Amino acid sequence: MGDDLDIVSLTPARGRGFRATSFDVAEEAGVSQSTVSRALAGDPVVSEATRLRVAEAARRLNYQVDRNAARLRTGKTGTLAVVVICRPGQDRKDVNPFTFALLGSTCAAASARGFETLVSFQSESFNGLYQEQRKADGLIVLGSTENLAGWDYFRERAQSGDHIVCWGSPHDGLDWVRSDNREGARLATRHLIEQGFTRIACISSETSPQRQFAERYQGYAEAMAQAGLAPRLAPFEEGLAREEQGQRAVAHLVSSGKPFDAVFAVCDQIALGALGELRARGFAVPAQVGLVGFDGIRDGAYSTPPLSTVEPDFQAAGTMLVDRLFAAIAGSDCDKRRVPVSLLPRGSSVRK
Amino acid sequence: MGDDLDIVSLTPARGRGFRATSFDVAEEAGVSQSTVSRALAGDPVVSEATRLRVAEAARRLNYQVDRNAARLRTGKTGTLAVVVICRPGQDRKDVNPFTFALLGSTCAAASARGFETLVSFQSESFNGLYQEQRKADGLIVLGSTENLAGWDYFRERAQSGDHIVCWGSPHDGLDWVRSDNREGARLATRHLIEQGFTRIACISSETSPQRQFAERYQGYAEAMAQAGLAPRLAPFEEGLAREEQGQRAVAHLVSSGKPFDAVFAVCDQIALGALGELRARGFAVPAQVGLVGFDGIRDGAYSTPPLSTVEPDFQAAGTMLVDRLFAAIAGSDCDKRRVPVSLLPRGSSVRK
DNA sequence: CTGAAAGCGCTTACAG
DNA sequence: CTGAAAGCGCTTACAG
Repeated sequence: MGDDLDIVSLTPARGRGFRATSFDVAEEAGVSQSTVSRALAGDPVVSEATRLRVAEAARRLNYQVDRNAARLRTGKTGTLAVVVICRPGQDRKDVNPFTFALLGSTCAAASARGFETLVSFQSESFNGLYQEQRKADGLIVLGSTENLAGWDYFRERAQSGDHIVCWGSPHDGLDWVRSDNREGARLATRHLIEQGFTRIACISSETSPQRQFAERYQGYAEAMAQAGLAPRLAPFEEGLAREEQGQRAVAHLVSSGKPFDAVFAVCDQIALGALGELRARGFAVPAQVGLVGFDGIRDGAYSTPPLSTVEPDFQAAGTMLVDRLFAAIAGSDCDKRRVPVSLLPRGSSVRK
Repeated sequence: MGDDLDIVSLTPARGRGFRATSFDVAEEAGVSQSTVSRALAGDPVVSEATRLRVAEAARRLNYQVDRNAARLRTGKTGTLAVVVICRPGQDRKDVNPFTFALLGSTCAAASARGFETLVSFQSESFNGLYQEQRKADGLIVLGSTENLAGWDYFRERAQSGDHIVCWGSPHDGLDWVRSDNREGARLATRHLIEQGFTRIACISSETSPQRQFAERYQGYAEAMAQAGLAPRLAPFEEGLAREEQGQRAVAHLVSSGKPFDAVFAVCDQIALGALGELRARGFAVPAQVGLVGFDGIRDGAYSTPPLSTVEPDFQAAGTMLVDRLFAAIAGSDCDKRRVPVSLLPRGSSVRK
């Protein structure tokens, strides 16, 4: 098996497949193996001269610590698991772009704290035994609220003592981080009022498992009341695609005969469906009807007119998920769970 | 430190923080530790009766194999690393939705083969020492072609012998998977010709580091030649945002004075910029000017009119990346590297 | 078919 | 400040 003719080999024993251990580095640096470990870990007890000698030897041998051995010894993984719950049968490209953005900022936040992220997309058979198999120190769960089986599974894991923080769970009993939905809805509604709209309907649902929809309706209703206006719920039907929910809600609004001059939709995809239906029915947006959505997904920027929306601070969202998880792991407190939001006024609501 | 009053403890020695090892399971099942290991690994040499007894004992003790110990022993990680190269300073929510979709299908493909995926987003300081630290058996790199420093870094890692397969590299010297760009461009161009367009310009670049842009221009030129039509390159300027590149390319087309009746843009974001500019200049799309993009990102579905595009089979893309990486790891061959594409005709090119 | 034993490559008390 | 030694929890020849 030996590759004795290998030109790049340092010594006959260190050919191409050679992988240095801390013992090899120790020999190369003329110190003990334990000193190598301390030196490379940055233990301040090691003298500067020794540290340099070890670092140099490690560099020469291309040495890297075997993380599996280190983890076995310390019991810490330096890794967080992130599970994205999808709908059964859903293509990965149809995952909500909001979820992808959140995944990206979550990985970035973990990385900023020196943690790796073990990511998986799960839709039917769930597996959250990361701590049990010592693959990760904790778990962040994101994704489709509709997949109740998934949320049930992870709630059970949390009850078994796993460290879990989530975004989008319909359940209590899972530690969560969410957008400041009430504030966002108030911002959107006040903005429409400032633009001169008064008969503002809100496309939402009182029965959706999505907590944020109820919170957004609440914020809308508060802002309306504060302005002395009557709130009006335009309910969407469960079980349809979001766009279709928006279309149908607008159809009902129109056929009700009761006039309206603006719509606040509790998510962007519903708003885009509503926008299509409004335009199909000949309403000028925003001249006749103003429209604001919620989530800040990219799709809205390309609609005609571009969709006004409320956007969470994605970076803060990732950071809060990770920090809350660290707090759960450490057994310490963490009071931040509401992600700040801001209004993105675009063409669908701004009347020049 | 002991939590002796713990009510749920099974025995005084197995309280809340207790974590069973294979030795505990062995004792519980009345076999040796090595038999536990074999039984749980599904080694067929173990008798069925023993296997059941061990499985039952493991269940009772809530035992899960410590993957770090297993990995240390076997030297295999069962993990693939996935690095998404971002632009420096780029917010994670602005990562190309195409890249996110690819990330999703890559993770899914790895998972379907029983592999975990260690995901990271890198933009400035790069780290690809996954194999060296025994964190993963190989690496898939995706992302922004523009970040040359990133691609340089990973090319160097590949030259050091790391197993790497990529999507989007401007370099040779990295094993790659790509869309069937020529075929996709031919489909788009033939489609425009079938719709009655003849003076079709292609927004592309001869100097872009993006290999796929050159391939797409080539497919366009072939289809034009085959129909006896003259190709026309509408070059975009480097260094601008994609949308702006599309806008300016259209502005130049118009101001050139030479008539055109359709545009094939080599990516959707350029196409969306072109669409905005066309409409701003009063061109009816598709009545006066037909338009097709490339990539199949979601944004195009919401434009007015919706953008026709060419979409790769994302699931196949993830599968090919993973299978090619496995082949590289195993040292075997793998000839599949071109992802099939299909035309998605939408409102921007279909004349009723 | 099963068991006793070695060893994967680290970190960390313990001793000096 | 450094070294010798134990041990993290597995898998896998080797022996029977």
